[in-house]
Amino acid sequence: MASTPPNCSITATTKRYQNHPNPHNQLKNHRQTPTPTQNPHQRWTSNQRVSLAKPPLPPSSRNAPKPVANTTTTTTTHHPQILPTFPSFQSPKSELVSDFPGRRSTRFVSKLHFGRPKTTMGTRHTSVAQEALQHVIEYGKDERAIENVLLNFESRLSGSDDYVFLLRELGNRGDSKKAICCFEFAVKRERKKNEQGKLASAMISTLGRLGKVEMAKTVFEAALIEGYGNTVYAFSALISAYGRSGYCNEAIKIFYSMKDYGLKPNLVTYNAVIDACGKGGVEFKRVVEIFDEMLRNGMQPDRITFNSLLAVCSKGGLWEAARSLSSEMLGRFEEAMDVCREMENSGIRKDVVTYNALLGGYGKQYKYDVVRRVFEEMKARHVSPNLLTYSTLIDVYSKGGLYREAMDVFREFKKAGLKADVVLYSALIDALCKNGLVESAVSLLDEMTKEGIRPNVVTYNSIIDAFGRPATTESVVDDAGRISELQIESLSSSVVEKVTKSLVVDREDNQIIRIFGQLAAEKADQAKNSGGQEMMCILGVFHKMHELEIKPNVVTFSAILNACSRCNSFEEASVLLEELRLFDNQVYGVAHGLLMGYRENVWEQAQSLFDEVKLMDSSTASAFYNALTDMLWHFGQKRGAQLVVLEGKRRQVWENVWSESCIDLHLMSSGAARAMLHAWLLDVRSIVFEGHEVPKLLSILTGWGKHSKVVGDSTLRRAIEALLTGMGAPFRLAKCNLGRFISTGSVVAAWLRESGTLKVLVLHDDRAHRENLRFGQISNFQMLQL
DNA sequence: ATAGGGTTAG
Repeated sequence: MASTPPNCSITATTKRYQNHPNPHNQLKNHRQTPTPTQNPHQRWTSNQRVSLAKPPLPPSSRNAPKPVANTTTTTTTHHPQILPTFPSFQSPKSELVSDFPGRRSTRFVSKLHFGRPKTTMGTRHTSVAQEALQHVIEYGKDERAIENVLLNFESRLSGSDDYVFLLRELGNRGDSKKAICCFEFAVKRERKKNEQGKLASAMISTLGRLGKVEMAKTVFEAALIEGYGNTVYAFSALISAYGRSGYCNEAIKIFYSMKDYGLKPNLVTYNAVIDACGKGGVEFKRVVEIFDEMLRNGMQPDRITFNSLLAVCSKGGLWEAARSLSSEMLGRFEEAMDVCREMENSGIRKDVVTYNALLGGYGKQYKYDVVRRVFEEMKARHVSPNLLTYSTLIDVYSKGGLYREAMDVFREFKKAGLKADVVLYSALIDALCKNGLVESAVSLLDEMTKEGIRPNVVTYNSIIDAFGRPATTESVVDDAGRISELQIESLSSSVVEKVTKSLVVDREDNQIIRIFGQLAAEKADQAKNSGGQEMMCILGVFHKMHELEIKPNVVTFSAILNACSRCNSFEEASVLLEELRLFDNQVYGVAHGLLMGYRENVWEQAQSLFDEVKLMDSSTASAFYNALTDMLWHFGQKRGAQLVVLEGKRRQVWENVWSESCIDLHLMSSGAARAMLHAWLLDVRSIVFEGHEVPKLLSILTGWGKHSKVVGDSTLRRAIEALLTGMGAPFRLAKCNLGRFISTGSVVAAWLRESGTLKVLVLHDDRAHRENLRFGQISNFQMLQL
């Protein structure tokens, strides 16, 4: 990066944002949880120098209240209204997880809010309903006010159709609270069960679209109890709500529970459950079982069924494709072909959704020739590409480094008279970021804002993640499963000419086209991110996010922690985190505290953070632990890193990390894996010293990089190899499996008994705060407790 | 009354 983005300043932040923790709650919630120094297993301490005994807050943060001493409760304004009849609505806990109230991936969240609103065009509402809507929006500032508005309109509104319109429209505006109020108002006044049922299904569906799955469930259950929820509509709506939020198993459970209620799933129900399976990553084979059941029950699948099935085949990103490598990937291809064939046999023509799914699916599998062919076929069959088609193609081509193709698609997109939206811009911005063109990415961000397109958290996460990251030299797996470097197309002189012309013709378009040209020509080197220097720009970007009221999420946090690991120095990282505490003291206070070695002071706060992370799905949670641990490890806080991974292990963030004979590190970052390996070896050592038998064969699994975005990347394996070698540990790479280090138990036991081994196994923090040092030298007994 | 598609991290 040659210059700083707008609003970029280290000390510009004087405002305090939110969420200083409530120490009383922490004490209440975590009284049983020992702090590291209270736990006898963890009593060893560093005898290294104490350094950087800085005060808790820097001078630039003087205006902010002291985080730990602050006793204000967390914000109440964000909490949904607790409604008398729906007492179990969940309240968001903190900034980090307020969008993630349960076990689901962030993948679902950004799509939820204003994604695809259910249209109320052509519904049977009256013009009075329109008017009432305006009044509710304008004057319904609280429950009482909404009720008053509705009372005024009550006599003129005609039945549930009008109320369904109201709550749907309020839902489309993201206002689940108002929607619920209308629902309650309407359902109380309705006498007919089937009309109440209509209201309930619409309410469940609306909440599902907003990602408020807990509320949807509450409405559903209340409706069952009140006797108007026992309908195929309500069940289908709830299945869909679960699916959208990634609760696939719950969706399936609800689906199978229908017969206990004497209900028969219909086409819509099957479509909803198949869709939920696709979103939840259920195996194709399993979904086909449901599909077959549907056929057995005499249901005729329609295009939505087939499109949902297709989504099952083409789900996942590069990571998925990489994981399955050759055999499975070609399997996916076959599955998609089967679905298309079956679809044609049923006399259903592919529509734009089908084609979009195919383009995205083949694109993710790097089958660019097939992508081209499918796109041609689509147009030949007069299925008009839409915004999503172009967006998919531009993303697919950009990710593959085929910038000239991406540029051509973008031109065609403009020619079709379509207008870019936040997703398309975000895809472009991410492509730039991945190529180290953060500056161009930021200017595109500016451009979209000027065009009135509001960036979202995804847009910002891409940019934050890019700081300090060198441009990726991506490699891909081709159809035969071979790994090869991507070809960056060079720019022909005619293209240069076109680009130059478009510069004159259309200022607005040329920005994107020029950037594509730049990428294609690889002329961007001088503008590319040089890495590490402008970390503090993250503060400016973060500040801007807050100004725009875009809530950071756990991906933001992981991106920032990873960026910290790329800081040039410990000091730079600590200043960055310290400054970020002004935005969210809980999240960044923990990271900063652990980095500084204020272990005892931050551990309780860390526990409540871990509690919140525990609410997320396992891959999101492990990404968080990986990022935090890597950062600590990187800056020499190895004992702190180990505490974090052991906490993650205790909380089962990674399933079955270790047994006596085997440790599985393949889902961990290199820092997390190394910290974990030390702990495991100490555990094996204690088995030896307690006189117990060690298993005949000991294994350390690292995988071979299939979980890395870069296929075949063996960073983890190499880090572990270097660690083992450095310690003199007698593990060797297994001949038959490149992702596995093995040794016989007896050889390892002998090594563990050596006098010098303990010293290399025990980790220390480079920087330990004085509070952690009062226990002095660790005893042998304590060591055995490991 | 109930059902489908595109962007970030891992």
